[in-house]
Amino acid sequence: MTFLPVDEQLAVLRRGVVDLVHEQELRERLLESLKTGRPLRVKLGIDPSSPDIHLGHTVVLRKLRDFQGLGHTAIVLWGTATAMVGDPTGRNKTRPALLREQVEANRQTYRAQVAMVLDVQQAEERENGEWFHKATFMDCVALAGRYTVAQILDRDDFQNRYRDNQPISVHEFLYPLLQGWDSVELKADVELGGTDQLFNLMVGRELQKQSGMRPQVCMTMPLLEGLDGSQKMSKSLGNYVGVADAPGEKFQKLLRLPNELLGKYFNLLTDVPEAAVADLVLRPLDAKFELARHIVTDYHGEAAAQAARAEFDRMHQKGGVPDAVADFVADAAALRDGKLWLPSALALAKLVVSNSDGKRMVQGGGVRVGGEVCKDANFALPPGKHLLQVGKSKAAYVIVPS
RNA sequence: GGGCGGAUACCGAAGCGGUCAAACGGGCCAGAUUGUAAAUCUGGUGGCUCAGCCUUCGCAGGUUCGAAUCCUGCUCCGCCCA
Repeated sequence: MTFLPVDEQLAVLRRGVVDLVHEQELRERLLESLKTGRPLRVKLGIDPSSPDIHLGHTVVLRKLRDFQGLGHTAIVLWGTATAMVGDPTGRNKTRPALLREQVEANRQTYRAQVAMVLDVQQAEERENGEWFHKATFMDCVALAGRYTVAQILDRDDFQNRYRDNQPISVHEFLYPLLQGWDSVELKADVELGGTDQLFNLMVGRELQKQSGMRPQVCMTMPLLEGLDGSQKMSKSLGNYVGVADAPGEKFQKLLRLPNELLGKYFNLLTDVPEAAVADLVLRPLDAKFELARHIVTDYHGEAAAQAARAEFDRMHQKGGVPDAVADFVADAAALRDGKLWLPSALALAKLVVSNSDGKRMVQGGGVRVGGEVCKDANFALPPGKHLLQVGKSKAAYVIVPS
């Protein structure tokens, strides 16, 4: 294996990084691998605690890909054991425990989505169940003995919870130790994580040191704010762009991004040079289209990106219709006098959540039938095929049988 | 184990016997404006073909013509004492 000169590698690796403990050590290791031809072992732990990943997760995955692209070994560590414990990071209460089957199922979907960013074939895939599922209780006690309560309590989230008299379960105390132990097992040279993971990464460093190994380099990436512009991207907050989202969906969501976040998104989610980003951001709208194009191209190819752009343009002209519009055939039982009540049609087509919601929507002027705004809540659709639209992006064809 | 306080819609938070489908704020949805977004303004935000009716205020009962509001028991949470 031949590597690029150390400084060139560092230039790539440093992009976007928040914490780097320590850069000097990373430099030394890169130099060493350059001499010996041995790639660095770069670890990223992923707990499959939910079924989907989003662009927020990809920030760190892309960094892992950077290492991979430079010829180093990307280690994807599936936290099949740690997912069952639950990472207390940033939590103000205990996570519900996951069952082994759920974790396994999540891993399958995660894996497919991770593969959209990373070359999984080239990566070393491991799971910490390999060692933790067969460890004994006494092993666990021994591991626990390597850290003091004061050291663990050093963490803000524990400290806050302790001070606020919130419960902290003993197993939560153990989580950082488990994650740290993975680094010992994997002989990691570098571990990646979000900024919130710094403590956990440092525990790995400490445990390696205690085990007589050279301590790993810890590298953290920023947490990505979601589309609302303030909170961390998360599925439950609904401010996310999913890796599994359709191209058009990704495109439209990204166009809704607050301008202030453009630079950050470019730097963390694309390879556009930072200088070019600074330039682009001066024209927010163009930049936004460019961002969406880059990201959709990454995941779905150029053709998909072009189609998404064309669709977006069309939808934002009056009466524009999205590309993929579902057909819905109304059941004869839903008809009154051979016609279908508009609010009910909207509900059946899932454009609104209920008849009442549909009625309100019609009255509020947010509904178009065949491209024309209809404000009559009593309107009923005659037999035939009708295009129904709610707002700018929701549309469906409803077929009323005769 | 004992004493006290709390549980209201997506979230926060009013209400403390009728006028409550429940103030207010946030969020979200839609409209205006902007070739995006932000900001601003407007409307909406339990269900039902719907000037009416039905189901909601931790759970289960009870008192009352009438309960989110009063009583009893239960569950969960917090505080204080042991």
